[in-house]
Amino acid sequence: MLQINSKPAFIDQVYAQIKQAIVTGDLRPFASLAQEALAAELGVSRQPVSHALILLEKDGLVVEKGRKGRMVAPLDNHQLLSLYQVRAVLDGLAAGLCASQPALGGKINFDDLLAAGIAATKSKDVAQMVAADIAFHTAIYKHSGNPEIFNAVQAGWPHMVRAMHIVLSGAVLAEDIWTEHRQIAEAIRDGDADNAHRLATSHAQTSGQLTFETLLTDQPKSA
Amino acid sequence: MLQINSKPAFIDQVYAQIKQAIVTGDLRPFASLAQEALAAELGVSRQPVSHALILLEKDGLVVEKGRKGRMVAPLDNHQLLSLYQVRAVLDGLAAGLCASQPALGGKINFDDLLAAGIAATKSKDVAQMVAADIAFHTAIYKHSGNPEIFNAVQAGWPHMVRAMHIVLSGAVLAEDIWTEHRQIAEAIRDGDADNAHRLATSHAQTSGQLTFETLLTDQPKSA
DNA sequence: TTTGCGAATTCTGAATTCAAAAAATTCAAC
DNA sequence: GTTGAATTTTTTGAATTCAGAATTCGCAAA
Repeated sequence: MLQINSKPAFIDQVYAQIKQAIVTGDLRPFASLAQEALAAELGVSRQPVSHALILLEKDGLVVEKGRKGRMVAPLDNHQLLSLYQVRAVLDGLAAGLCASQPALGGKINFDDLLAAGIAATKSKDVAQMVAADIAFHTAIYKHSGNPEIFNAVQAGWPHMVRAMHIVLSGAVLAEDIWTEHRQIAEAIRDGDADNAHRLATSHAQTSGQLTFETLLTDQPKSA
Repeated sequence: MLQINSKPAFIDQVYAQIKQAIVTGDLRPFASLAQEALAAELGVSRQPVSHALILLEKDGLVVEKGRKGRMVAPLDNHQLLSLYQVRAVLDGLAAGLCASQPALGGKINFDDLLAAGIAATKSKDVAQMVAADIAFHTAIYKHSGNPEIFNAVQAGWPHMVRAMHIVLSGAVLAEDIWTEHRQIAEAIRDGDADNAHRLATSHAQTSGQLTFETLLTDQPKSA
């Protein structure tokens, strides 16, 4: 904790702010991202905004807008489906690793994570529900012993979180999610790598399917 | 082909140049990356260099250097091992998808890819060998029908390519690689998804192991 | 000779300025 | 009234300038 850095670093702050706004839906798809306007809004110059937008473009959250300027990337059902397919194999790998290495997987405090998830579901606070879901899955990635799993899923997460905000808003059967989470947690706790692998993979697949279908009905065409 | 863009875009050029230099080993690990020096070298101002370095930092190819400035990221054996473990599941997924969808996997011209690989191996030109390997695997990713697989591996590829340049330099049994590639290609051609999956996964695992061990002996400590 | 304080240099991030290109608006001609 | 061209406006990428912070160099003292 000996960190006297005191580095606010505008670029990072601006990046985080815009990313947050996009992911939560505050900035809607196709919303224009003029550098000057954003800079004024955030009280900085265009320079850090420009840097942040390039970073966000790399993330795929921001795309070129026609000939000039950029905009918030639209949500793409099929991209989400692909993303969840990728996540399925990575979640399976991570859960399997956690289960087969008790020294790692055993460190996860599933009781708290599950309790938080149930509480969030009951509260019907979307942001809280999303946060609990992220916390659960992140814990598994982080305790898999393979840091690159986290990096690999991290690239796609914001897109999925974006979708979650929408899916979970539309009164869905969110309880089922935490039933599946509990089963995964138990498999890891029991050191049952095969089951942990299968359940985690399956969970991602069904989540992807659910997301795809919900978005399909919620947003018939574009938005 | 109707693209009158004519947009060189300094940022992209600078980014590509530096990335290339790092990946091929022209810029060695721990090499200092002073903005002014790079800008002078490339004949541009510090602005696009600064942008490019931030992008490269996101890629993990560039890291903060102590308190001030940045440097080329060191090669990390254990990171490589983790990366190949991640790649193994993604390669397995991609190969399986190619095999199970003849309309996609059938489009790959494996004859040319394999021939190029054999030729490159015989030529003993490292750059050519690396290029052939990239071309082979990229073809599978691209024809899997899931664009996010490519994106997910893409994040880690530069690190692995960096390692390849070193591993393939030290007169290795590079023929074996193309034997394995041929087997994967045949499984995909035969529409044998299970075998394609298993062979691709196995290939990545053995490649990772080989890389890990070669680097371990080649570079005892740091560099 | 080594250690410690301080000035000078260096280097980065941020702000500002500059130039080019695209979009929008206006005005004229049909 | 509509279409088309030209000018104005907007906006971005790149260059330059500015300010703050860290490292280095130098000098003096122990």
